[in-house]
Order: sequence, then structure tokens, then C-alpha cells
Amino acid sequence: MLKLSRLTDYAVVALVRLSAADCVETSPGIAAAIGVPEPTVAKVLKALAGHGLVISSRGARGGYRLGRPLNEIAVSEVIMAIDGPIALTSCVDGASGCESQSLCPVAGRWDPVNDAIRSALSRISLADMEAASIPTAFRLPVVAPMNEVV
Amino acid sequence: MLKLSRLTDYAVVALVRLSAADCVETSPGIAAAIGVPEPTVAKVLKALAGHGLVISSRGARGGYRLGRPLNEIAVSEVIMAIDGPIALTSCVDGASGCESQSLCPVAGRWDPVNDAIRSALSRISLADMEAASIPTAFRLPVVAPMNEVV
DNA sequence: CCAATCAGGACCGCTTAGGTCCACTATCGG
DNA sequence: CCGATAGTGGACCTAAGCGGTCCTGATTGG
Ligand code: SF4
Ligand code: SF4
Repeated sequence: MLKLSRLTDYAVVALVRLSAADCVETSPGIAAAIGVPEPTVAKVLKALAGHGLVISSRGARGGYRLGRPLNEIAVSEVIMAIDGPIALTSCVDGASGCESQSLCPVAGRWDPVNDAIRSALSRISLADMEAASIPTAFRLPVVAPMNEVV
Repeated sequence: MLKLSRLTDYAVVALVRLSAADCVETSPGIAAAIGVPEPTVAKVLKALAGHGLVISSRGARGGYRLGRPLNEIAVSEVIMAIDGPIALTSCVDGASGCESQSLCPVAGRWDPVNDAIRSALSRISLADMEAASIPTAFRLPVVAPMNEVV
């Protein structure tokens, strides 16, 4: 349906959330803040850490913090970190994943379309998505960060 | 993986192929021309006919022909005809398919990103994809159209 | 009347994404 | 030095969507 995976969506949400609290935050904390099951958000954070989008601190009082300011992170980076490379069809970038490639009249012709999407996504930063958002005061207070046990 | 479905890809291929032979062509003929199983391409053609992208003629000597010149067909139209609407996440267009929508800091903020992709895809016509293609003479002759049984 | 061809839908198998869990390691605080 | 805390990496399982096939009508030309 030309939709990106839910994990990618969660990654963006987690990053934006992580910038709101610019201090170190644990994955259970983030999970509670954005209303996503903890193991899932943990997996997302792991992948993000592997690509340098977040910095991880181990041990007690560890957690995650942003590896880069939000306006330096493009949407396409998050997508590629979680979802893998952006490839509309099997024949982009000269990849040979299509068996009817030899007699396909549009073989390799998806590349411009693919690049159009890539550039469109790389021009939008997470800060853009956050900036256009409704003012923070308007949002629900949700759960206060790590105040009490349930 | 942010890839479009294979059926959508086949739809574009079929449309381009259909414009090469501007006469009426049957679905088995198209299937043989582009090297795709016949039932599959038939299903694609049906969907395209339902959206007016191709005109169908029933009965003997029937078949499909383009409903519009190629340069009037945007890539986004084909995608929407086969793959459904372009919706990166569950919360675009105000849809409420996400249960964490109430406490999501970026709820509804995917819309600009979504629209960017939509406009990028609607600005590219199938003629653009065909035009940039390698000259037809360079392509393999593949199967001569309906010459002989196997 | 017959053959060809599209229309529409039911159906099924496979892939893959989504989600969960566990054992391990590193770090901090006492 | 020890134990609690928190990330790391991987295996694993389930569910849903997609790709693909087939069958039964409806329609039109010969
Ligand atoms: S455009 Fe042609 S070659 Fe490329 S993936 Fe689609 S069918 Fe295969
Ligand atoms: S952006 Fe937020 S509300 Fe929208 S689909 Fe993702 S998690 Fe749900």
C-alpha cells in the first residue's frame, strides 16, 4: 500500500520524544511516554543506535540520547535505518531481482521515480515534522517522566 | 521496505507495453509480451479497467486499449489504482487507525511528508518513464506477438 | 449458435513484518 | 568488590498481507 513499516514510524516518534527530554532516557521510559510496548521500542532503539542516530549508555543510569540535533536528521535516514534502503521495485540501482528484467520495457526506468522520492524524503528533517506540530502545551501531559511506579 | 507491490509494477509495464501496440491487445498477449503469468496480468488489467486507465472490449476480438495517452497518466494514479491510496502511516488524512494517536507527539505530522511523495509521484507521467528508456531497437525482440503456439 | 474474451470473485500458499523473550555484557553506585 | 540496572544481540513465533491461481458468469463478434 506504499506505506512504511510501523517500526519506522515508531522510530520517528521515539526520536522526537527523545528530543523533548534532552536528557538520557531509558527505553521503558520512552515506551511508556509514546504508548508502545516496551520490547518493540527497545528493538527500534537498538537499530537506531547501530546507525548512530541515538547514542546509548549502558549500565546503571544508562539510556539513550540523541546522537544529533533533530534538524540534522532526515526522514530518509530513519527509514533507511529501520526499513532498509528505499527501493520501489526490484530493478533499482541495477539490482537484478526481477526475472522478467530482460524483456521488460521499463527495466531500470523506475530509478528516476525512486530518486525523486529519496530526495523528497531527505529534504525533510525531523525538526520540520516537529516544528509544524501543534504546540507542546496543547498536548496531553500523558505520563510524567519516571515519577512513580504505577 | 518502502517498496510498491509487484502488481503495481506490472501495471506500469503493461500500460507501457499497451502504448507500444496502440491497437487492442488481449491479456494473454500482453502477458506473453512482458513475461508475466497470464492470470496475474489479467487481474492487473481488470483493476486498471475499473479505474478507467484502460478501456476494455468484451467478446470475440476484444481486448484492452489505453484509456488515455501515456503522458496523461501519472505514476501515482497507477499506484492508487492497484495498491490503494498512498498513506505512509495510519494517521494520514485524519484517519484513526493508530491507537497511540492520542499521546503521539507526531500525530498527523506525517501529512506533509505524505503529500510530498504524492506530489512527486503525480508529477511523473508514464510517458516520462518511457521516454528516458533505452531506445526500443536496443531491446530484445522477445516473443513475436501471437505468431504461433508454443 | 458458438467461440472468444472480459468481469468478478473465491481461494490458497508463502513471505515477511511485527512482536516477544532470553542470555549476555557493560557500567554505576554503594 | 558486589549487585542492581540497562543496553546488545539473537532466536523465535504469530499473524496478516500479497502474489498467484482458478472458476463461474456476462458479453460480443462471427
Ligand atoms: S520494472 Fe521491469 S525489470 Fe524492473 S522490477 Fe518491474 S518488471 Fe522487473
Ligand atoms: S505518527 Fe503517531 S499517531 Fe500517526 S500512525 Fe505513527 S504512532 Fe500513530
